[in-house]
This record gives sequence, structure tokens and C-alpha cells, in this order.
Amino acid sequence: MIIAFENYLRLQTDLNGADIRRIGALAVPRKLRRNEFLLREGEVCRHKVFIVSGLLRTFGLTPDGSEHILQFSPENTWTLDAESYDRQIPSHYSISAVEPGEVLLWTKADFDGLLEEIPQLKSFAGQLISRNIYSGRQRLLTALSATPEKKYEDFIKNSPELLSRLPLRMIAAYLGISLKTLNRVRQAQLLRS
Amino acid sequence: MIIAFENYLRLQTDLNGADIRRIGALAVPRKLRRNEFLLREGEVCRHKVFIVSGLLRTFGLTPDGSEHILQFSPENTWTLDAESYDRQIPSHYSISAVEPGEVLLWTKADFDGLLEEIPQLKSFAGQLISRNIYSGRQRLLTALSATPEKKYEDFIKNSPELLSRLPLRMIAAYLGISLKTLNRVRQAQLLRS
DNA sequence: TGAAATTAGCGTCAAATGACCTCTTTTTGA
DNA sequence: TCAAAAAGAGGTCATTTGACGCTAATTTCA
Repeated sequence: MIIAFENYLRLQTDLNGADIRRIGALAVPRKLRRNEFLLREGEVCRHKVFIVSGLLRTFGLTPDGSEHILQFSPENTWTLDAESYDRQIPSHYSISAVEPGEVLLWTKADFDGLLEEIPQLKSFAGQLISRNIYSGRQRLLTALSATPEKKYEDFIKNSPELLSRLPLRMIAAYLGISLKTLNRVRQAQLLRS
Repeated sequence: MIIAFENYLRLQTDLNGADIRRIGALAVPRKLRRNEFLLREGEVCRHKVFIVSGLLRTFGLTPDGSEHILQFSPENTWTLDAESYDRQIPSHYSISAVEPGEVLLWTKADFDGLLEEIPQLKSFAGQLISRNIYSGRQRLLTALSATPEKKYEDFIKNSPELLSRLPLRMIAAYLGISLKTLNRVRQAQLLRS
């Protein structure tokens, strides 16, 4: 499990073997069952999380109890609630497993130490954060401007591999449309093809 | 004009006087007229921008030509298109002045130099970026989940000072609702009070 | 394996929304 | 200062959307 993570670092960064092992050595593995929570709204996000296998979702609840999904995190990606983690304050969002899977956890103290000791890790983390910002912007623009049709098309274009792994109601919760509307969009696409 | 910026840094950071003057020395002032563009979609964002006075907006265009506003930037805030600036690639968004105003510009080369030389500036910049991420998250959740009523209430709660400075059509373009719907929401609020 | 839970899909209906239009008032900039 | 442009407000109407209820198929997990 940690091997998989070390391979990821080898492929995605130019970190040397010693540093990679140092990072892996501080990771704590954890298995997740379907629907198990990694973080609940109101708790403090105490770990940085790398997903080795499985699929997580980050979502917020509205007062009426409905879920809205901010992010899906499949294998070989990272997740956390940034504000809660950075400032160690209660989180506004929850993170739970859509599929069973395995993750690696680092405490903030440990990871901050690694960032200080390994400049290349810091630069890599910065790149990940940047990419997140860019895609978040695009996502906001789509949420503001696109029709349900367009939102669904964008989703398929950006995340084709997730389509078959997610129940439609979660895709609807991610796009900010009702399941009914999503079904209508899909129906219309079938007719057109 | 640069004095105002230096005061801002004095208030918001613990940078010392020498560093503050060093940062100010590399700034290039520019005046903006109403509706003047600072960045056009397709251009590369070559500067970091601090707004001394006035009000800017960052927006994206949809294929049908309608504008959707990602961000308002009033005095004493910063703006740029992060992806275009970081990677020096054509921007997906435009930035223009809602009100006439004054801004300070730093080229990426100059600002990168300052970040290297002044660790406290780097840490301050990091804080600003973080805050931007947090509020972007919240904004996305609102865009996905809230009714037009709630979106407008959130806007008033988060940015009361902008309400009187913006034409309603821009508020509508920021909230992702039509001007008609915004008017209906406002009408309903008048009746309720 | 088999019962229970979840999911996909559809019909109906009421409500919300946006497109298009007009009219008046306010603001802008030459 | 004054003509032109922009903004605010509202009316009508067609369309889109979501809420609710139902059934059948699929998946989950004890």
C-alpha cells in the first residue's frame, strides 16, 4: 500500500529515493468501508490524506439536509478540508467513501515537518494546490453559467472514468441539479444519438 | 498612491519599513477609466495587481456572449488570473474596471524576486491565497445549493459595501441568476419588511 | 444466498425561472 | 450642460425545473 504511494511520487515528482522513503515512513495506512466517514462536518481535519484506492467525496450539507458535492477524490489524488486543516478549526464539510478503499494519513505536524525538510515536496504541494485553484475557478464559472446539459457534458469530458463508478444521484449533487433533471438530460442524449 | 499601498502593508503585515519600501519601489501605477480592461480573455496576465481605489471585476464569457462574474476586487485587495499569471499562458477570463480607479502593477519577474528576497512577503501572499481558496469553496457550495433568495442574502451579508456600488445586472451575473429573478427577490424582500 | 436497501427511470403537476418587451428615471461623458 | 447610454422596474408568456409518488431492477452485506 505504501509501495503504491511511493511509486506515485516517483512518477509525479523528481524527489529522490531517500526523501520518498522518508515521506512514506510517516504515513499511517487506513482502510475505508463504503460510506465510512473520514471527516465529519464540525470535526477538525487533522490529517493530509492520499487515496491509494477507492473513491471519496467531499460534500456540504444545506439546512434542509440535502448534500452537495464539492469534489470527488479517486485513487492517486489527495484530499482534506483546507481551511480546517490549515487553521485547525471545525470543518464546514464532510468527507466520506463512495467506494471502499485504502488511504494514507499524515498528521499536520508530521507533514509540516516534511515540507520544511524537503523543498521539492513543498514545490510539488504548491503545484497541486495551484491546479486545484484553477479547476475550482472553472468549476465555479460552469456552475454559474451553464445549463444542466452543458454541466453534464463538462462532467463527462473532465471525468469520464468516474461516470460508471458513481450513482447518478451523486453526479446530480455534484452538478447542482436534481436527479430528475439529470435523467432528462441523459434521456435527451440517448435520443440524439 | 504608493503611500496608500505602503500603509496597507504596514497595517496588514509585520514587514519592516525597508522591505515595504523595496516592494513599493517596483510598483508601476496605472489609472483605469470606467469599463477599461486590465486583462482581456486570450491575453497573458503579466502583472500582479493591487487595487488602490476603484472596483474591478473578473469575468468569463459564455459562447452565447453573456458575462459571468467570478470576483469583485475593491480597493485594498489584489487581483489577477492565477493560471495565466503563474504559467504565462493565455487567460480564460477578463478583468475590467467597474468604477474608475488606480492600481499598482508588478511584473511577474519583479514580484517573484521580491518573494524570494522577503520571506515574510511570501508568507503573507500565502495567507491571501489560502483565504481565496476558502471563500471560493464556500462560493461554489452556495452556487450549487442555494436558491436565488439565499444567494442574494449571502451576497449582502458578505459584501454589504458593494451593494450600492454595483449595477444590479452585475450582481445578477455574479450570483448566476437573471436580472429578472434578482428583481423579484428584491421585490419580495421589500414586501416582507 | 436472500432479504433489505439502493438506484434508475418515469408520469404528473405546480412553481420558478428566463426571454422579450416597454417605459421611466438616473447616470455618464463629451 | 445636455444628448445618449445605462439602469431600474415591471408585464406577459413559454419553458424549465423540481417535488412527489410509484415501480422495477440492481446492488449490498449480513
